[in-house]
Order: sequence, then structure tokens, then C-alpha cells
Amino acid sequence: MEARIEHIKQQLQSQGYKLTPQREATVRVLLENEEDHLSAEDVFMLVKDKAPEIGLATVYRTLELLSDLHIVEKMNFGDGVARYDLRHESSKHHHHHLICVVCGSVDEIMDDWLLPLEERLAKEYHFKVLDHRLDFQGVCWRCKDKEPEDMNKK
Amino acid sequence: MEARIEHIKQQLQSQGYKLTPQREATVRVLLENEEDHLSAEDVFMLVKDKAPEIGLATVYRTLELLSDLHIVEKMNFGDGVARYDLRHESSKHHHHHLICVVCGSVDEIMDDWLLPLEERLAKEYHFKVLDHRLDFQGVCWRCKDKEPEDMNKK
DNA sequence: ATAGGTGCAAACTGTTTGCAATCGT
DNA sequence: ACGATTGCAAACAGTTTGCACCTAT
Repeated sequence: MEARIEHIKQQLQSQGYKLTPQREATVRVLLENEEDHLSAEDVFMLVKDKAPEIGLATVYRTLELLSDLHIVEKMNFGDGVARYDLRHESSKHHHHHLICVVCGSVDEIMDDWLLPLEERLAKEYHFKVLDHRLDFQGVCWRCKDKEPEDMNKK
Repeated sequence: MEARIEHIKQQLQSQGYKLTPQREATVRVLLENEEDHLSAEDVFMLVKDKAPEIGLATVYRTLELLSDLHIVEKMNFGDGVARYDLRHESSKHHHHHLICVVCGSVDEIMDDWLLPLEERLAKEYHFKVLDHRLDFQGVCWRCKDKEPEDMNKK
């Protein structure tokens, strides 16, 4: 964990940015919630525990910066709220999301199932794929047992 | 075209809603721009030609209503703007998007390539898929020839 | 008359920005 | 001292909502 912070610090410094206390606190929150797809507001509230004086704008600026440096990934499920995830060190991992329409949970699956499709796209549509995202809406295993009372969204 | 409006009218009426002139004008705009992924503001401006007195709120309400009835699909590429598309009559078609990072164009491909994956999800993750979306970011055939000068986003 | 629908303006939400104060080197 | 960074508040964009009016039954 310290090693990963150190690594991020170097990434920042190599681009002329500093790892300020606020930025470090933000990164730590992201590290501690790596699987959670936090919104900026979520991050803000968690960071306040570590650095109570921080402002929401700083969190936004930090997340934006980290996103520009491809240290975090900014994503966006259809609800108009940006969510942020630390990118995993190795490989441009493509994660896919299982979004439960009942409880709102977002699980991740990491397999890269789409390589064959990308090849097909290149061939049939002459489209050069740089990245992709794949989200499934449905019912997660946790909710599948409960009675299906409220399956209509909102 | 008139037939499709008639069909939508019946869908509305079967749920107790009316096809008011404003709603009809909105639907016509969607029909005339079926491939365009219009934002609410786009729709608003186009509808004003047909029904100048219409308010933006009505457009939002209409799009929301049509979305609830699954007549249009509300979608959202990462830019914080909701976009709307008429759903194609037949089948719950899953369209996938080819988003060009150079020119911003959004092409659609209609094939349903993911059925095998959905089966695998059910088996391996016990996730019941209701819908999915798949977007590819990359370079479209139109831009691929031009020199690759400006590949950095924003 | 009554319920649904509309236009307008105000409210709200998530995000960005201007700016003066502050920090680290 | 200098440029980068911060906190705050105000600005912003897209969307939603409250409400009085309207319009078909």
C-alpha cells in the first residue's frame, strides 16, 4: 500500500505535480475502497476523516488530475454521477460491471471477454478499438432469492 | 411513419396517457432523427420548429414518459448529457456503440454478440441479465485515414 | 367538474471556476 | 519569492419540480 502510494507519487512528480497531503489522503481513500466505484461526494466524505479541512473542489480537482494521468478511471453509470476507480497497476484492465437494478450494487468482473469482438470490429467495421466498456443490468445473486417485488426502476 | 406514430399513440393510450400535440411533435422529431442520439436540448430545438410554444420541461417530461414506456431508450455517454433514441420496433434490440475519440461520432452496430456471455454470467456469477450496453472507444473508419494528430481526449 | 397535461420560473444536483490566501521549495 | 495548490463561494449545465392555467373529456 505504501509502495503503491510511492509509485503514484512518482507518476505525479514525473509530470511536475506534487503529492500534497490532500492528494495523498484522496489516494488513500481510493486505495482503501478499490472495489467500490465511489462518487466524488463519497470520496469527499471519506477524505474528510483524514483531512477535515479539505474542500470538495480539491477532491474534484484531484480526481480530475488523477484521471488525466490515467491513475484513476472516471466512469459513469446512467445516473449522472461520475464515479472513480483506481486503475489496477498491470495492464489496461477492462472491467465489466454487473449493475443490480434491485439493490443498486455494482460488481465487477475482470475477464477480458471481448478480444474476439474487437478483432471482428476491426475487420468488419474498420474501427480501431482503443477502449471499451461493457455493463450489464440485471439482478444480482444477493437479490435473486428475495421475492421479486420491486423490479421497476425508480 | 404515420403507422409508427399510430402505434406509439396506442401504447400511450393503453397506459392512460394521451398523445398530445407536443408529444406528437416530440415523437416526430425522434422518428426523423432515428440514428442521431439526440440530447434533450437537441430535441427541444428541433421540436420548436413544429411547435414553437413548447417548453423545455415538457420535452423532458415527454422523453421521461417515453423512456418509462420503453418507447425510447435513455442513454448516456460519459459527458453528463442524457441522449435519447427511439427503440426499434422489433425485439429488444441491443445496440452497441462505436464512439470515435477523434471526431466524436457515434455509430451503431446492431448485432447481438453477447448472448454467449450472458449465459456464462448466469452460470458463473449467478447474475440474471436484463439488459446490457457495450460501447467501444476508438477511431472510426472516417478518421483512420487522416493523420493521427489529436488523439488525446479534450 | 375533473384529471391529465402544459409553460414558466424557481429549485436542485453534480461539477467547474475565479480568486485571494497559503504552501513548499 | 515563485509557481503550484488550496478553500471558499459563486457560477454553471442539465434536469426536475411547484404551481397556476389550460384543455380535453
